[in-house]
Amino acid sequence: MRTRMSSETILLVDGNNLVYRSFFAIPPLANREGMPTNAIYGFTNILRKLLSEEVPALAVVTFDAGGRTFRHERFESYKSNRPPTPDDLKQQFPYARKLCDVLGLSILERRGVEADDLIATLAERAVEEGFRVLIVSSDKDLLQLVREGVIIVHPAKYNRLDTEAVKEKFGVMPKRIPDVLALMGDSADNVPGVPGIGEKGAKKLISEWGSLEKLLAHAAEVKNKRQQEGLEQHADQARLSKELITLVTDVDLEVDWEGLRYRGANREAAFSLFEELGFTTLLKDYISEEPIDWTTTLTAIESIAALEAVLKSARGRSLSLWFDIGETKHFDPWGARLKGVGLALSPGEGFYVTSGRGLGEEDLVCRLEDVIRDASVSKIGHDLKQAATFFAARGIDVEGIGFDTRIAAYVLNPSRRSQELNDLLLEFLQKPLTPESEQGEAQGMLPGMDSDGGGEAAGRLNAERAERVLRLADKMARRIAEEDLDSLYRDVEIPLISVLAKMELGGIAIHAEEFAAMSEELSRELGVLTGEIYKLAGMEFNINSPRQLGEVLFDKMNLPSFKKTAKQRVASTRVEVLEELAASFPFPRKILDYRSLAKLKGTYVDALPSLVQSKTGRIHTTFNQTVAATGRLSSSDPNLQNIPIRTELGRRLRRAFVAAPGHRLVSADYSQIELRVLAHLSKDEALIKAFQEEEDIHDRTAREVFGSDPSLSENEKRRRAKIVNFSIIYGKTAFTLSKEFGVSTREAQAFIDSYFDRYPRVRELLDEIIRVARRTGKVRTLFGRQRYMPEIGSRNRNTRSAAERVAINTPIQGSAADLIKKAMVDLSRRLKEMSVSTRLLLQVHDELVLEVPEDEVEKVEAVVRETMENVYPMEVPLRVDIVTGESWEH
DNA sequence: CGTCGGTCGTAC
DNA sequence: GACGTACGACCGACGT
Repeated sequence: MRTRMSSETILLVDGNNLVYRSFFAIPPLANREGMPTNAIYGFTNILRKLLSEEVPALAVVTFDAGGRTFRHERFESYKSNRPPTPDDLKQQFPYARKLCDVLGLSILERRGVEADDLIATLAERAVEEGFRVLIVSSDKDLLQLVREGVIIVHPAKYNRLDTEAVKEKFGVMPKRIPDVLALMGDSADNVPGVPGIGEKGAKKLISEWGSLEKLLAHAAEVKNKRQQEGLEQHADQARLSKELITLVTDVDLEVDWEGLRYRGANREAAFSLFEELGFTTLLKDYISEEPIDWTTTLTAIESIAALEAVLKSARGRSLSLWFDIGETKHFDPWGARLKGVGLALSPGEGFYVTSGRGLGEEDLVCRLEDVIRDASVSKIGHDLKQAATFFAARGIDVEGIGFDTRIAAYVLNPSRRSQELNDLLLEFLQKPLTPESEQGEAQGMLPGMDSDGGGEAAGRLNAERAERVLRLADKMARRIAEEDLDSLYRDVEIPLISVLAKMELGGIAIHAEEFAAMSEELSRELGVLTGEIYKLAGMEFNINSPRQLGEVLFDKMNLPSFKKTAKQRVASTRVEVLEELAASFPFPRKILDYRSLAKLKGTYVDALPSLVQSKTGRIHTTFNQTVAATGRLSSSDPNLQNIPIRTELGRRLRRAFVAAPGHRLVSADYSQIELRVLAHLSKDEALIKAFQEEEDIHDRTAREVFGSDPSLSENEKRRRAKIVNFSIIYGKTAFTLSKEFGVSTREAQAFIDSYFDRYPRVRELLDEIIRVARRTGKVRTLFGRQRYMPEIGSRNRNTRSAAERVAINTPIQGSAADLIKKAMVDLSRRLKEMSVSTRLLLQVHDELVLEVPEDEVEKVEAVVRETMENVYPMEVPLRVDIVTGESWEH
């Protein structure tokens, strides 16, 4: 055996196997032209992973080149029961070869020789040459090649199988694998095997007897009668099977090892291939550009003069800021401490100020004030709303927000799990932050050497973060432009940041005494209910525990239970179930009453007063701008977007949200905004006409869908029409609709059909949305906001249907979100221009709540209506209902 | 004593 | 299996 200087790795990839596997493992995908790409996509991912993790010196991919092989000569029906290769897969093979080429792997294929035999031969020769051989395939047959220096990697499991692992898995040495498989047979290749012997039997027999030949010679001694008969009657078949399965290691090949060297990707070719295939997320890795110079100097600012100098040089420029506000839990703008600031004006240069030594925190805030207020300094940051509320709480309004990397990440992909800086750096720049442990070392410090090393490292980290945010913003800005998100980002989301910051800081007042009174009343009522429930149940238990409640209801009291799903130990006790039981028994009604009161008390009545800010005497929510996948805002700590309204108690709760003295709360609601969006997007004539004529849309649908039904009251028709209208928006099925109406699925389907008959363009719109989602992998809203739909092509029907409902709902819900967000930005500007003291307080998806001085009410109502109704030119008018009062009760 | 998934319920 | 988007209370299992 010749030996190489250092043992280099040669990667042998079973191309056919990987492409096939990917085709069936990955849901359908297509490029712009509609060509299927899923198999190539999977193949690409595996190859990229292998190349980056194994870094092979040589890399070869083998393919079947067609033609009859010696196996067909030996056995006429070899592979004859294989279903024909699907067309969608066939089309992808030429691209698999192109892919290998652009990624820098060599291709080996030979007509009349199977890819497996090519791998076997190459493996044999490579070992002789002294290479370490890494074979990639999920095909069991190839396991026979494993030996010293040859291991197999499974493309999906990514586990490495060496001799030991094969022995453990099959109970025999790798070279006996053909013997085992010969007994088992292989239905995929139509290799017959021996009837009566399966996987278990085959492994056992071969490990007992050592080989197929020895086993056949001693067939008579096999204990198991069925196996014995099988062996005796099908001995030839077994020998043939083994011959078919045994790989050929002496294919006549001229191997030019140097020609098989892994060449690395041809970046330009890879870029254009991936562009053609529509693998947009991979493109960034193949953009031909100068390598980025990451060297960055991080400079401590240790005097006020130095700070002033840096800030002064920021005038008229972009300034990246990282605020080190040491808070992890709920952010409190008043209580937060600014530990330090990182600053960057250009790539490669970061500065940091640490509050404390010499420069107090208040002093630092004070020095920053001018720049924060200066609209000519374009501020770049990661979560600037947090910074804006921090400064606003200190009387400093942020002007000139230029770029926010968190929001950019959200606009590019609103479903992304992490918006952490480091994850964005990895994704967009392929370069994470310097680990903290290394922060000090750049300055030649050793850990523990400098007594203030920790503070110093934190400061340096702040500077580095600011510098990286600057680079990241540049990259993300280009992506935003490429993906046509520029207007949404610059005209809506960025200006919205300071609008939301002011709303959060403003907060809303509550009537504390009323809350206290409600709490007491609820306590009393809950006490009574609890007693009654225990009495009826004949025992005490935790009513709040669905599990204990289920046991009491269905086991102890033996009330009829409906469904107990596989993993549920106790049947469901949700409202629908209890409602139904309440018709026949008194107990469930008590539980329902208890639940609604307990919920109201625990979630709202008791929770909210404790959240009043001592500094302002008001409740300050946080509006999350980067959470909801459709583009909506969300509200938390506390959530003021789910305050009850439907029940009498709920309304009472809203009455306890009050205007400040001398003010009114003005609530402006978009009327039917989602259905109007639906009309606009679909351009359905009947729907548009209904809105243009200011008709009640539910009445209209009632007439259209249920018009001729004499068995239904007008009220019931409207109620149902309302449900049908919403069903469309949510992609509800006939099944759920039928449940709600108490009719058959067939009847429910008839309503839906009838709806689509009356509003035909709506059906066309929904179909079009799904088509586009399949083709492009994403859906878009009115303002171009996008959401990726990775599951739209799933082979699992439930997964796919769910994705289709999401695809339908997102453009509708998301467009409504676009509209109200823009209205908030516009309104905020108008109010500022008017120099009024009115403040926006809340947004609840289709509603804006403002606090208005009494003498501004009339003027503000008009401006609010005007702004909201004219926020964007639509095919239908937008209408706003305004209610003004002392409280938030409509 | 925290974390986390499940269930339930509130809003639009 | 069957209605989209959120947030949060509570329970109970599990890990420290």
